[in-house]
Amino acid sequence: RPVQLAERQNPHRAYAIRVSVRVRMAPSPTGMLHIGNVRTALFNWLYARHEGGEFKLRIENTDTSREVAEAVDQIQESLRWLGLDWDGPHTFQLDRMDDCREVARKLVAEGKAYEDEGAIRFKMPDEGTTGWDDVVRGRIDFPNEQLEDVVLVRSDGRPTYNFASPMEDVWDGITHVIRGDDHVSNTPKQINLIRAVGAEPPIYAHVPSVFGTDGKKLSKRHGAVTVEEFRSAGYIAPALMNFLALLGWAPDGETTIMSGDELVERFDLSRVQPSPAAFDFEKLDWMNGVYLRALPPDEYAHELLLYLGEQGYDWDAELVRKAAPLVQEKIERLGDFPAFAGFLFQDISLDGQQLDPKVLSEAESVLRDVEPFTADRIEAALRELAERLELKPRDAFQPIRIAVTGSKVSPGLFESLELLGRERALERLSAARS
RNA sequence: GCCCCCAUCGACUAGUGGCCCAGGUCGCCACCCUUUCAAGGUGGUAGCGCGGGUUCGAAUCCCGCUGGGGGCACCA
Repeated sequence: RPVQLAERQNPHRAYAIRVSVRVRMAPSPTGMLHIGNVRTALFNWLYARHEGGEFKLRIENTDTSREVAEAVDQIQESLRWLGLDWDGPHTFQLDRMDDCREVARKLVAEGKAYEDEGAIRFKMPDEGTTGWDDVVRGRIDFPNEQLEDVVLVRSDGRPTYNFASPMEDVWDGITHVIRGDDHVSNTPKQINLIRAVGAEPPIYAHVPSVFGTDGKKLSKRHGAVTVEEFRSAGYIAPALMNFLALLGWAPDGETTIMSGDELVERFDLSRVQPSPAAFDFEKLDWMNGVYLRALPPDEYAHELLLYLGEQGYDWDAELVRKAAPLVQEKIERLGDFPAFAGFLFQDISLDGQQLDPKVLSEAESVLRDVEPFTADRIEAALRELAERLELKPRDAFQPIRIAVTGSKVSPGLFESLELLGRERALERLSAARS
């Protein structure tokens, strides 16, 4: 075997091969993935991929009463969309309940645990300290007297999270537990449990939580919080991944835009910030715009079409494709497309806006004769019109824009007119005068 | 209340004793470009929470304070 060969040749090299990294993400199936948990999952994934290790998905469904039917599928769908692929099949904590109970019985037999009103409790040491070197926080020590005897198995026979989770980490050969910092105070208990079964605790890395810009834990009132919400708002996966990676981590002081490959290449767990990070929606918007603009035009159109389909729009695909280049430079989220370019696909409303009728009627007669009805010809004709009326371009074009698009803000006027077509353009100009 | 942790511009961060009267990015402001809005270009705004030490020298090390967070379940 290669490992044995390497071992003989170079003991250090063999060591490096043997301790290949294995991490896990362990969500409970209680609903959609919260963006904070996704960020934790991303750090796990980046670390695993950077180290050439494995990233496992374990569903912690011990508490069946809180389980949401769709959640397991939704979690996987969210991870897949973001590009966080896991290794091997996902596992369920519930499948190991018998193993847990057996360990509990053994611990009782060894005098390391005891029965208490039908439940089984683990006997924590009551002197000294339990500590570990946290990859992101450094040394943490807890006085053992603070550690209560945790319940291993409830009186109804169901193992608890604080028992099942560390046991599974041992059984799965998890080398690094990268999780939210709300687990910091569980860690000494889990370390003692793991040692009690004769295993070596993994390396721990507790990543800070994600706040809203107001310094409070990120929640609904800040805006989107689940991956699905970000997706349906029109953020694209690479942008969200890039943004999330930079939430509590930075490779240096300069770099901001990084592809998935680059993130994997540069990710360093020990550089993760120990303090909480605020989620800046405006920066995400900017970054999403950067990614959207960088897409090749055909890919952009493809993404847009895909997005509109998911959102239930049945707009003409050919027209969407033609409209795509007009908006690519202008919108930051695909979700802005319907409001920005919807005038091409549906009727507009002018809400009784008063527009200069002279400009409109002149434009109408000019556009009637433009041949062919293309952006450059339209532009030439309208510029000539503006000059003839002695109007500044913006003063001449703005009423036309509003009449035709229903908005003061739109894609380029001439291209918009071309896509709209002569007939509909004339209709709208005429309608705006009455 | 008890235990654990955290602290650089409004936000994300770089910075690990001299390269920092603190750098990058978002935001914000101004100007340029311009058919609107964006994009792009140029410039600008703004920060080491406070108080003590240590040191020739501290954003960087130590102590205290203040502020913030997490945990203290037969939830995960």
